[in-house]
Amino acid sequence: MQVTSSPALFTPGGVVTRFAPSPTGHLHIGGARTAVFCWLLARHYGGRFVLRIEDTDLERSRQEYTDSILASMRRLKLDWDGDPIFQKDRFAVYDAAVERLLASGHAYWCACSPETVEAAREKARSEGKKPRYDGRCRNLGLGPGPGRTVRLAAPAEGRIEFDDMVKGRLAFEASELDDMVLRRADGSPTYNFSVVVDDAAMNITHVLRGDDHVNNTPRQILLYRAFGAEPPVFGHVPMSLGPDRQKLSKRHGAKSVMEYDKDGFLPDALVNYLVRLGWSCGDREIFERDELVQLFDGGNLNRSPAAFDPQKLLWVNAEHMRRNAPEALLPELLPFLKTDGEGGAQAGADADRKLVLACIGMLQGRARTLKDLAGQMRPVLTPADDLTYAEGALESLEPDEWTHLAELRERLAAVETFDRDTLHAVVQAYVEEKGLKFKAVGRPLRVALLGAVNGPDIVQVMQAAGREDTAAKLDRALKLAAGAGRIQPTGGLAVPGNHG
RNA sequence: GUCCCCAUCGUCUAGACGGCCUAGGACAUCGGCCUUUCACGCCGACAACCGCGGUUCGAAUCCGCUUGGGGACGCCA
Repeated sequence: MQVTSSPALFTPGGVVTRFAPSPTGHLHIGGARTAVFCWLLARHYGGRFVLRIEDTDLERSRQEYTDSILASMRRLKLDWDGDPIFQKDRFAVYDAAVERLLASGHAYWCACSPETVEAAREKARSEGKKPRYDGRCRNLGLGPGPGRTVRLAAPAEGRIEFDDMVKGRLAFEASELDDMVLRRADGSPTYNFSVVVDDAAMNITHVLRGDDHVNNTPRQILLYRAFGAEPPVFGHVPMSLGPDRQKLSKRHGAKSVMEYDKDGFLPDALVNYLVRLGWSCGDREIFERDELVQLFDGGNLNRSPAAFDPQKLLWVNAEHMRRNAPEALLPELLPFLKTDGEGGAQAGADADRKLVLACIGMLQGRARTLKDLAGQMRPVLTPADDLTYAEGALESLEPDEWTHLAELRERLAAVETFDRDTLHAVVQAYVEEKGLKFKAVGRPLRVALLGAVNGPDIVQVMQAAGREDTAAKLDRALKLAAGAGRIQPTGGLAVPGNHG
């Protein structure tokens, strides 16, 4: 079920969208998806994308979260136009707006305490009616005073209708709505009020937001009417659910964008995955960023909630990993090479650039995340003396395998050019000469060079590591084996560096 | 309770005009092939139109109801 966008709704170049998070937590995956949709819509139509921080709740808003949200947006490369707007800097604007509504008779002062209002609500609830404020102060002609709020004088009847970009035509009865508070007793503006004032002031043309805001929309439309302003186009994207099909939230294990960053996910992959949650383009799954901008026109948005699937995210990430050039992956990978393990520490140095790029090229198709890739690169980048072996790997090698290793060590040391073809020829010749299967030598070589029985093409590994490093790693393995008495120093085995 | 929304494989989804759908793709799962191990890749399998009525020559597609799920009912955002 979907609604195809009607081009008539859009004025090319005139589209202005916004993302308006409140800094009461990190940007999690659900919020990020909304941000992606808003950003894409603006970019597709060559319009503007505004970032507004809704920090009117002084109690819960924290600078740390604002910073984190901004960092997440940058990390996802969702660039916004102009400076971020902070609502707490705009209280004067909201005050002035309240005054206008008061003056035009669209709002009034209310002296009811939160307790009275709650009691009235409770009463309505118990009578099976919609809990709403009864408007008792509406015609009292009250003025400002301590503890007093300003409420909207909402119409008692009529229908409020609008065409939702994703849901189609929606209608609400005015009688369902009550006289909402616009200005709190402490003078701060309420959410619905500040949103409308700002969206109008910033000429927002398209409000794309979570489904949990549909019920706010008729209230906001009422406010636009009170101001005599034209409402924007609204679009409510379905909620994203956790794998457990519960609404995605912090306490339901919704991870933040920054956590995925730490886990080694590529920004483009995250954006790709997120946008496919509730949007589709035929059978396509993998999109580059610019393709998304080109393809996403606000249509084809799904109406039903979508569950987040970590496994598919992993797959999308793997796809992006392999599509990138090693040079493009390198800067993303650096932090993971640096923090993980001792051996990879100098990997970022210029001297190692070629080696690192070769490793990326060799391994990028095998890794699902940057973290994963860095882990797979580590044994290759680690000097022989620091190489660690997987539990039981050395011990698992048979005497014959050690023999092959010792022999191969000599033959490999003797090759003229240390390139893939030559190395392969040497190993292949040995295998045929002895009437072996390749795996008879592949396994011990992998253990010696990678510290594990599994890994990429071992000839490629040798070439990437280079002549010295390969020799050093073979020597070390042999030495350890001799030390543990797994190979007899006799039998004509030349084990360099072995002192018996 | 009241209001709003949603409903295709386990998951993300395709499915403009109802017939091309014995429902397609992708992730996951399970087989097999490839192979130098693992991974990749390739091939294949499993697997869905919530139910009931109606409209129609014909419905996953339109209408109604039921059921199930979600959301909202704050001087939070």
